[in-house]
Amino acid sequence: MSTTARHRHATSPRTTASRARLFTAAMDLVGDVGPDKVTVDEIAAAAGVAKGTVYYQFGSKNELIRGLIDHGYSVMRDELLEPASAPDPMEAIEGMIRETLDFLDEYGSFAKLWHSEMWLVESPWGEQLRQMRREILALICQSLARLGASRSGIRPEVFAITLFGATYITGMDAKLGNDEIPTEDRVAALMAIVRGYLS
Amino acid sequence: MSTTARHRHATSPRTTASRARLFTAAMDLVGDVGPDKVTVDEIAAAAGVAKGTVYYQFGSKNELIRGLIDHGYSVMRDELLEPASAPDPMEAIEGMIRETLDFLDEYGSFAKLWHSEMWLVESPWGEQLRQMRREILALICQSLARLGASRSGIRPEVFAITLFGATYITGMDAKLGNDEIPTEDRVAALMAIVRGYLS
Amino acid sequence: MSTTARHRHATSPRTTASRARLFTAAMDLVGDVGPDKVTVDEIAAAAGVAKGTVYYQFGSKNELIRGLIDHGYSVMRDELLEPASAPDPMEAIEGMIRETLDFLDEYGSFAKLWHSEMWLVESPWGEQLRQMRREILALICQSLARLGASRSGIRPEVFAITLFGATYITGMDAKLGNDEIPTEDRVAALMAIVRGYLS
Amino acid sequence: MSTTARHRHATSPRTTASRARLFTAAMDLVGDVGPDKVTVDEIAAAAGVAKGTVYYQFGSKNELIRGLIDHGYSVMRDELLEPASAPDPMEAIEGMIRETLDFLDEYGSFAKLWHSEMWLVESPWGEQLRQMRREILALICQSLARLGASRSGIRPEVFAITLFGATYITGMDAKLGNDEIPTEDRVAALMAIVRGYLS
DNA sequence: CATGAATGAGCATTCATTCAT
DNA sequence: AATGAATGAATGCTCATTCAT
Repeated sequence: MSTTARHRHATSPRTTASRARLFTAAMDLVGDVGPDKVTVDEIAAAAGVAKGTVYYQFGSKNELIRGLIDHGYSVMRDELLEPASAPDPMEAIEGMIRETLDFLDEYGSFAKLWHSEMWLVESPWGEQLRQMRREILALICQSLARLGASRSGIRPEVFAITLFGATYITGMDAKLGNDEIPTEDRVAALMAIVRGYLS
Repeated sequence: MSTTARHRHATSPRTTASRARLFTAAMDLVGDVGPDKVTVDEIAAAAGVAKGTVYYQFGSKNELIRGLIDHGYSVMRDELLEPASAPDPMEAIEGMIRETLDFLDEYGSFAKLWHSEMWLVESPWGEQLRQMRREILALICQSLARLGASRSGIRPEVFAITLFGATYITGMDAKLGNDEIPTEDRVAALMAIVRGYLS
Repeated sequence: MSTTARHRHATSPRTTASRARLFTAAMDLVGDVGPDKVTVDEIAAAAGVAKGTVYYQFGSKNELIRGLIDHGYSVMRDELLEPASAPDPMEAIEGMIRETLDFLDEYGSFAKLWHSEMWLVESPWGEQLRQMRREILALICQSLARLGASRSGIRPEVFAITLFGATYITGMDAKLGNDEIPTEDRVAALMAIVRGYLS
Repeated sequence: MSTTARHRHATSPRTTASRARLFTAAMDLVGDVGPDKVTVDEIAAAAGVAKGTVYYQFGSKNELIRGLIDHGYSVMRDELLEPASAPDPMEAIEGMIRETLDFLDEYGSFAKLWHSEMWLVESPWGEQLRQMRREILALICQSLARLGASRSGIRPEVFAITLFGATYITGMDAKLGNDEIPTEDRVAALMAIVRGYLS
């Protein structure tokens, strides 16, 4: 309950071991079976805690999942922001693409959740996820703008969507077992489409 | 309604009116709230039939949804196959992109379902959906091959994924209310990335 | 609907092929899974007729089963009545025992139904089955009375129950796969208990 | 209700009050209407617990009934084992007969269930019930063997079935309202048939 | 902090019955 | 005489949530 300054993490004293275990377990399970088909029982069992602990720590299943989303998004934004500030705009774009592929590799469960629930009009997290999408697109847009105008007259707002989609699906594809495609090849294909945009 | 001799039914005997009504209702509802959150009661009510009719016609909720997937995929493949056979390979690609955007506009619910459940390891339709993905990628690959080799050395198999993702996300974006972007702009952005691939 | 005299069977003109097929199918299925777990669908399918035919012929599932019971009981009574009229009382008893074992061999499904539902206070056929039991016990009592009084003072009404139970369970046992016990051995054991009664 | 230190629970931790209440309620209802016609709602209501408690405690309706069977059988076997160890073999048999009649008086619901489901090839408890029958027959066989050989050459395995059936049906008969027959008369009739076996 | 027995609203599914043909 | 599509009440089961400890 104290509000004294904390140096490292914004996390509250509530970040107990149980909380962390539940987070990890929930992320894995949601990624495998989806948010509706996981049960609180399964999450608690996978985390090795009692079911009541989920409610003590998160209040509800939906809030637990909201926590997953918040955390995933904060990681993603942080990872994108760093390369975005590179002096060379082309390097910035490439850095963002690489970071996105890395992120999807590690946070695939978050990504699945994002792209499933974002389209649903009645999802408990729909609005939050659509807002996240807008912010990410805006960030991409800014980086594209630094490249200068497309010679073909394609608007950055439009191409941002295209680039985002290409990167997202390319990154998720790696999770379907297509390991034989090296990351470098994926990056090369994505950089090629950026050149296509500029040409 | 006439009772004059009929030599054949206009549709298969199983394709009764109830069946068709359920199909439409289910597609809409699944697109809005996802397969897990729709109830059979809601589907039946929306179709204007009794709940038992769902089970008489489809056997289970999962089988009804499987029917939706089968039907959606068969439409999509048919729509892609037509432009794919255009003599000019660049026109073929552009035709396929246009058809995909059109298809996503009309069958968005199918697409949401596809890209939600495809990644789940435990989905009742997961394997079916992943197989569909493989077939679509193969079709794109063939069309890319007709364009000749990429000057940058990008493999068609890799770029097929990228192009597919870009087109899918670009098409779905239109369903989030971004109507101010004309379809022509979206096509232009997608064709640009194809040129990037070739360059 | 005609009421003209019929020479052979008491069966009405309603005894169509469908009716007979349903009877046989229902008897077998009820014997295997019990009256509550068989469905009208299964019975109709096993009989090779449509479900509606069951209702056309019998009016309801319960009435179909009532028909099974009526028929089974009428056969059983007829088969018991014949040996019961033998001049020698001991031969009469032995004949009844043999006929009962034969009957149980062929009409085991009827017997299972009888001894399951007879004890249930809410069975649709409970009262009918309990009445059948009373009649059978009365018949056994009469035959026992012809043997003269038990030297041990056991009342025929009491022993009738015992003898009936012994014969019933002994006969049903043969249906559990204990074929290695010859029928003669079973008859011998049952006749022994009759001697025990008299001694 | 005291919170003083308790060194052990009087019952296993799983044997909560709810569990016991459900057991009793289920036994009564199953005996009256049979396992298929009782609903979980009725059982829960009769036990004064919520429906979910049935599933929390037993997992399914079938498992609840399996619990009933296990418990009933364990009581029956214990009650039979005691008299079976009497030094005099004839007293042992008579004691077993008396105990069986007592048991059937109190556990009639269990007995009805046993003898309904035992014969069904598709019962969820069929194999368990048939195994119980084998064990009981083996126990009777052992006691018969101690009497010495039957002078009429009847095998103990065959007579065990006969004796078991006679006792079972005689005991159940009392539950049909034939209270005018004293238990002593029933025992006398059953002991008479044992003498018939020996003679 | 944490637990787990208990809850009950909600849901998928079954199945006897009806009825238009 | 027979059919089978359609029905909807009934039922077994799930699972997020509560709460006493």
